Amino acid sequence: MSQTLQAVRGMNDILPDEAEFWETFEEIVRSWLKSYGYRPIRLPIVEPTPLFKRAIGEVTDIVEKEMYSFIDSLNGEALTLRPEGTAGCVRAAIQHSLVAQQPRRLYYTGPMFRHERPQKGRYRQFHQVGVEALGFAGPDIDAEMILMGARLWADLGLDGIELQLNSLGQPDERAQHRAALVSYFEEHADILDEDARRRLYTNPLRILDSKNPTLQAMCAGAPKLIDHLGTDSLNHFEGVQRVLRDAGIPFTINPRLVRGLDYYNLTVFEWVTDRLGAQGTVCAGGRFDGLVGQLGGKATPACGFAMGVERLVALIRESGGEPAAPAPDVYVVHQGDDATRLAFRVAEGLRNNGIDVLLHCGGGSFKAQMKKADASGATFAVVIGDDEAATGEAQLKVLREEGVEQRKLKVDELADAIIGQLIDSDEEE
RNA sequence: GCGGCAUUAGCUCAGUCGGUAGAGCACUGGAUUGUGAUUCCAGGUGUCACCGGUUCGAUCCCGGUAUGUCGCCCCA
Repeated sequence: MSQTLQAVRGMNDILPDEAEFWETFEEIVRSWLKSYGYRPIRLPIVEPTPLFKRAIGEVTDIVEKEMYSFIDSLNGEALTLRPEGTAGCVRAAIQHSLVAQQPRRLYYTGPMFRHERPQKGRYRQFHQVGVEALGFAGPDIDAEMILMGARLWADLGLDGIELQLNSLGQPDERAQHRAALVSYFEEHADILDEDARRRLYTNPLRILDSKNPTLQAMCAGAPKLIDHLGTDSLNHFEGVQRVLRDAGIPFTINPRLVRGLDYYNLTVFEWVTDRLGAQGTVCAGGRFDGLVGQLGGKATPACGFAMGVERLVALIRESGGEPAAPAPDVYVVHQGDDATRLAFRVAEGLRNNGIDVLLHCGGGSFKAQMKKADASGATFAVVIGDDEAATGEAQLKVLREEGVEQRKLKVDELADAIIGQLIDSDEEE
């Protein structure tokens, strides 16, 4: 295998079996979104680099080392393959004044790009379904988004996906807590390990996740963010939880849940499974009230979440979901010039009646063609040879039942006969 | 980006204590003239991931690269 002919590392071809599985997934997702009043928006895959730097945060891993950024050699613009969807969605909302008159519920799907080391459930080109509600201030929209998740897992036949919830408060509250946390860790600098020292000023919250037992004991006494939340933040958080309790959605409050992107505030949540190894988050999101203003729009509250398509599809597979291989209704077998001409007419005529037809192409003996007909999974074979072509007839053969004689029919009668039998067999099931 | 493990026919894998390789499935053709599935027969299955080193000789040993995978980091 020539190395120059390989897909870029971490960017996958989705082959037909897999792609069909994705399409059924996407159909379920679209009808689910529609049932909550979300409308599609299609956004560019490439955006100006500064958009992501401003939205995601200069010091995040994504911006510092994971973005596919380049200079457009034709005009010198700094461009980036989108590493996430929210920034572009907000940019579009501002550019087109989408929230000037009214709030909006929007969704988008498509590829995102992050230069990380590939692993199961983590790819350099991966796909998300992103859902954003712009212009809603209260905890009701947060709660509705979480309820949406629960419904989708049910629609997809998934269970065992657990909800984790936290509140990040407002930026000033978060900053206070962070300062308290850093000074707490500085007091215990003697027991910090190398990893913790590195994170102390870059990502002190992550020290709380340390697997080092001596650190864990120390972390138990660390300042808690929830103690730095003001009344408004606490009320908002409680408002979300009340709806979840009313709806009977179990959740765990995880004080260590911080999202990787700077723009989040107040409610953040993740849906997590333990069946996918290290990449267990299948859906995550939260509130980002500051982002629209930060990107130059009029201050607009907002909330959103994103799902990882690869991860969800893998989880459905893991749960035993298998795609039903789609089969045509009819496979048309033909041999001889006149027969081929009639076969085209027959195939198109059947399709006019809504029947799925695979017309044999590529010649070969009747035997070889019948093998293909069988392998296609078709319910019927329609066989046309010179004899049939001469009389305007075709043989209709039932492929998947024993003891049914094939019948010779006028080509005009084929569609009715096939539809009639398809309906009969549907009723038997 | 760091560490462990892996890479043999289209697919799933076996194997050679270093002498250039097999199985099953799949595929193709045949078992009387124009008919599939089961059965029988026949047949290609391959730079043993790539590049280099050691050796008379490497698919096997060593090094590097690529890709995958598991974990870390991080995240959907």
